[in-house]
Amino acid sequence: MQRRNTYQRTVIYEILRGTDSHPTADWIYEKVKQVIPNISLGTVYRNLRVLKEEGLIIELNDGKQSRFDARTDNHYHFKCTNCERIYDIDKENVVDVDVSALKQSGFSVEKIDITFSGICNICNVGEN
Amino acid sequence: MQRRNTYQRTVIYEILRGTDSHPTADWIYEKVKQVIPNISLGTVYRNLRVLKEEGLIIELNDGKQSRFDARTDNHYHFKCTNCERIYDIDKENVVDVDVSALKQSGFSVEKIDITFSGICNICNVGEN
DNA sequence: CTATGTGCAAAGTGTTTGCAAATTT
DNA sequence: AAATTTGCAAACACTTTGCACATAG
Repeated sequence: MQRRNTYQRTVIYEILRGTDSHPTADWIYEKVKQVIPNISLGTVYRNLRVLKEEGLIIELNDGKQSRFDARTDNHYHFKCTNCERIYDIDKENVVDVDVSALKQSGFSVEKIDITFSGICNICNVGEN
Repeated sequence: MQRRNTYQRTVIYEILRGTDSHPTADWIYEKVKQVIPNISLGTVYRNLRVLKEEGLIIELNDGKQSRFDARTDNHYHFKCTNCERIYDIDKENVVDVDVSALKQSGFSVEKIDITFSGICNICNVGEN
């Protein structure tokens, strides 16, 4: 299937690139509506799937909702159990993963997803 | 709220303890029906929530479905992208996580969830 | 021109809930 | 006896889809 460059898809992608808040489809829908008032939620979902297939965004599993992230390099996440914010965590200096034991058992590791949870710096200082 | 020991809850818990397949609520429902034919799916969901609240089981986020696990000690998971099986991975000798950088930024880490994905040993050998 | 994408509304999927009857303590 | 739990069905929240029209290439 050969893809077209639609205005809707461009706007959705740009909105996602402009935030680091790991938004839900619905949040994105509300934002896009400010630019394209008559866009439909179905179009947002369809384009998020396309962007994901093209590797331009990733999808995060957060409970029953999906969240989306235009940052596609390998990084981890921290979810605050108080304010529910999701933070990006650079992999450097945080996690040292040794998958040799898995390899020896015959498992090929392609991806490592890590989610930390706890209380974020904002909530710890009591500003939330 | 003070809890009662119902037959339904006991059966659900024992079924979950008897598998390491990280089943969905629906899979558990089908299994419980073999013992309690007229149990309802709502009861399964309610009891899974209770068991989770009591810390007897944990809930895993796997796409849009929840999966459940009676193993509550700290361990990680491997999901095969071919057969969709989910394996338990002992934390020892696999991952060395250093959260001091997070602590210094004011984040309190309470939990670390890690999911590896790739091809499992069974699929790699071509038996699936 | 034609295949791809859109808006809309309806349908789908997994989970939760209100209620009257049943059960545990 | 009193409070919790159950079965049932309806309601829910999020996501997907069928269709006729619109649009990009």
